[in-house]
Amino acid sequence: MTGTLHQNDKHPFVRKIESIALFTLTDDERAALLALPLQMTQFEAYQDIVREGDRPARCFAVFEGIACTYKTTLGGKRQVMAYHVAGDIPDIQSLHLKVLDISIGTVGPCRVGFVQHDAVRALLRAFPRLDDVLWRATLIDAAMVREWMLNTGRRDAYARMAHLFCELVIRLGVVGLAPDRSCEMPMIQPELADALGITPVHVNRTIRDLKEAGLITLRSRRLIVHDWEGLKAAAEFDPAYLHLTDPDPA
Amino acid sequence: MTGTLHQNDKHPFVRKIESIALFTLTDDERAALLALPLQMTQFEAYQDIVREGDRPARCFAVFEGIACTYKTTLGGKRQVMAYHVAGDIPDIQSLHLKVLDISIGTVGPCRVGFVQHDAVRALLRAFPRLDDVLWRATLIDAAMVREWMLNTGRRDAYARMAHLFCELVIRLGVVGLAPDRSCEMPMIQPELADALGITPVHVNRTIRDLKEAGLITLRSRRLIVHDWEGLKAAAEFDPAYLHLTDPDPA
DNA sequence: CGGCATATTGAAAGGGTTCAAGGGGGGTGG
DNA sequence: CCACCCCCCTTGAACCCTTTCAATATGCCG
Repeated sequence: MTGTLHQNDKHPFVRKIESIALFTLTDDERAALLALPLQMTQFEAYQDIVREGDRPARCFAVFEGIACTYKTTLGGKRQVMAYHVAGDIPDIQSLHLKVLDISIGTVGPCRVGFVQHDAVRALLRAFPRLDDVLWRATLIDAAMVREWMLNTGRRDAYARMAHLFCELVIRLGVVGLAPDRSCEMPMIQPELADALGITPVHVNRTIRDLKEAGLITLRSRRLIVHDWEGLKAAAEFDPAYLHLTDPDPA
Repeated sequence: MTGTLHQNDKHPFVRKIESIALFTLTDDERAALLALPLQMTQFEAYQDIVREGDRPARCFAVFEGIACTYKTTLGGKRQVMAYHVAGDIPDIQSLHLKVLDISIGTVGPCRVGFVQHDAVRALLRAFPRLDDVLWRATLIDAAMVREWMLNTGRRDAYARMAHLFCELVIRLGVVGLAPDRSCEMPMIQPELADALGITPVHVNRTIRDLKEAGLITLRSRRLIVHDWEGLKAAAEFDPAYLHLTDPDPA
């Protein structure tokens, strides 16, 4: 996004940071980021990475696959409130808030890298400009939840679903995973139901409607958008809330 | 909350900060907070303080009354996603994100104090520990939105309404505005509808049900909780997400 | 070629909406 | 001090989006 292309830009960490920062990273800053000691871990589908109530001493970044933030009702009903793609650091908040108010789990298979809080704190002390970038990343995550809130509160199932697909295609596009507005989409229908606040059965019918409207194809975990403008219109989608430098990266 | 009682603790700013900080403020820190140059402004009910798309050069704190964060659909439907009470600083995010993705308006009459970003930045540079407090305040705001999201997505109107009342009573309790679990509640029914993602008519019927269950009284903008345990149970309310030091301050 | 998870569809029920009309309550002016 | 009026609240009835329950189909993997 910003700056010139070094080969290290392939690193999701750096890619994400550069897409958010309001300045170009110095070589030192980039090197320090890449030097963070990571404990890479592979998760299977539908495993929790961290859980509500945890008091983590580390946070993690997604390298491959998709994770989701969710909360559950005492009655066991689940609400997904964000998806996390390569480069995202979903629980930076644990740096400042001791106990987690959310759980983060995988959707499909997922590779993540854990970093000790101490290492992050040392990095931020050494490179204060990165602190601002983390702020921005966190605030953008919060903005996304707010847009989801508007979505669940004030749009019908059809528009909600369309909105989710729009966001996904855009965000995966940022990290190069949605060429031609088509992407891998590991979520099964009950999973989408939890994200949209509707039932699995209704997810099915809504997807059918979107297909019949000629907006998308969805088969074998692959989403293809046929009519981007139509999908955006159905969703009333405006990417402003994503705070992107390039609002249409696919 | 934390620390001993100085007379300055009456200042909502300080009160809120102390309820969030993990340490006791030094006299210098407290003095610096109180020395922030404020431009006090009185708003009437249903006015916007800031609007989506704005690029503010200042942020503001609520001193009296209640404000709310909301977004609107292109079709004009409104979703309220947070209420702000005395001591809250709803738009600190504008320090880091140039353009606002939300609007913040008043509910009843409301007195707020504006502070220039530069003044805040200078304060944080001089007292780095306060930076951590602001982080925590912001993250707690985000946690509240997530709980609201669970609420809207996965609970029925009855539980949602109960949950909102629980949160209000607790949060107003923190700043001393809900003795005996009773408080002023300036929101009219259509306003509550926008916060819960339902229609005004249904708000009315839901309030009636809560009254008939003997949980609350609500008349002339005054909410009285008769059966706190019952209300919490109806809402499945767990105050953990508020990250309070005292989880039951009313 | 099973077998199990996921997707699909039908029919009936329900929570919430919509439209429409009637009933307070409190502030203002006479 | 009372009357009037403007909001706001309250209630009824029909409708609709979404849920629920239940059954069938499809696809993938060993």
